[in-house]
Amino acid sequence: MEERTFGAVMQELRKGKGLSQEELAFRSGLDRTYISLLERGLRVPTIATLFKVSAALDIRPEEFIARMNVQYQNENHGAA
Amino acid sequence: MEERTFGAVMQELRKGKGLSQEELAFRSGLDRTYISLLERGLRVPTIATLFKVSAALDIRPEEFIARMNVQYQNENHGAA
DNA sequence: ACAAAATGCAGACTATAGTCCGTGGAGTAG
DNA sequence: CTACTCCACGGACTATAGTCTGCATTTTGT
Repeated sequence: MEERTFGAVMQELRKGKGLSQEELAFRSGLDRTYISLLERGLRVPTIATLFKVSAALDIRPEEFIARMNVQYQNENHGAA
Repeated sequence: MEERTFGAVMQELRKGKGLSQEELAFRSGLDRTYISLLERGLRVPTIATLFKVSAALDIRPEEFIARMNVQYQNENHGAA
């Protein structure tokens, strides 16, 4: 199974726009080293950060989320 | 302008399914009091929590996000 | 009125998101 | 070789997400 994390999606979008991590950091108002942490999957952002990064990359947050497929999903949500 | 926060969307979906905060907490693997905090807008969840809550409410995370409209968005994302 | 369920809320706590400063290494260009 | 850009990475730190216990209040149902 593919593991498309937040960081992977972000990196792809960032490179697609020809931005450096530092430029993305500036645009999103986040720290340069934190962008690096996100891309390497070492941090899980809040949705506030999702919105900031999405805005900086000119993509709708829901579209950003739609591009990921991860298994944060819980074990226990079987029957209604 | 309407302010549709994460918590507002969550509460609407939760009530729509006839769940108590405690039941939602159990399904999502989160704390009951934290669910309460989220609904009152006193906490901003990580995307990991978004995925958990979404799973517990049988909705796709991107659909969940699409239902909100908030102004976390940054000041500086003008021109390309 | 009464009981029970559901929620608000406070305090104290642990885990982790996010910042800041600096360094070293890889790649590119003069 | 030198200079510059970009990024990985560490350490130390601050802010806040998320837990746990317990109690008061509200709500729901009989």
